[in-house]
Amino acid sequence: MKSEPDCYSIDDLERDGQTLWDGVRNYQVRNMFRDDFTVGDKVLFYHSNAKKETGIVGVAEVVSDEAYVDPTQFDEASEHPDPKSDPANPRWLAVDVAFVQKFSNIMTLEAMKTDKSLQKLKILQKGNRLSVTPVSLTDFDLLVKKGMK
DNA sequence: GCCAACGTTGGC
DNA sequence: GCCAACGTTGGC
Repeated sequence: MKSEPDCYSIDDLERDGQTLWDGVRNYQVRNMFRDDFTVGDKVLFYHSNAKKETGIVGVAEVVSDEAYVDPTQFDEASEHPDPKSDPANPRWLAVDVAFVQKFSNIMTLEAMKTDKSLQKLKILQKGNRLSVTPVSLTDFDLLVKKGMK
């Protein structure tokens, strides 16, 4: 899962313990929240558009039983209100995510690009702009191993 | 700030 | 359904 560290970083998540992952306004990601996310799922936390280092900075975990209505879509004061979303049939969902661990060794985008064993990662594929992408168990384990070195 | 690669919107 | 215009993402 991507987040811009200026907006919400792994340090923010560590401080908060857990957070509502809101503001998703993309149908593919919403569908993943709805259909694929379950409590206990592990998440790689990725810093995008980072001033320092862009890459995977740690691990989080899904802690909501299922995706639920993202309250920010109806909040005019929020970052991404959606006036077209009908409260009787809301468009956008959110999940709760908890802090698990911070990598001692950030897996930078640069390092992942040059690692032959990680080339299947969706995040490395051209044109990928989704803020949430699936990661294979093999890649996940490998990334955690390298990140905690 | 630039720009490639999307995704969304709306006229037809 | 097509497609041009526009908006967004995100690396650099």
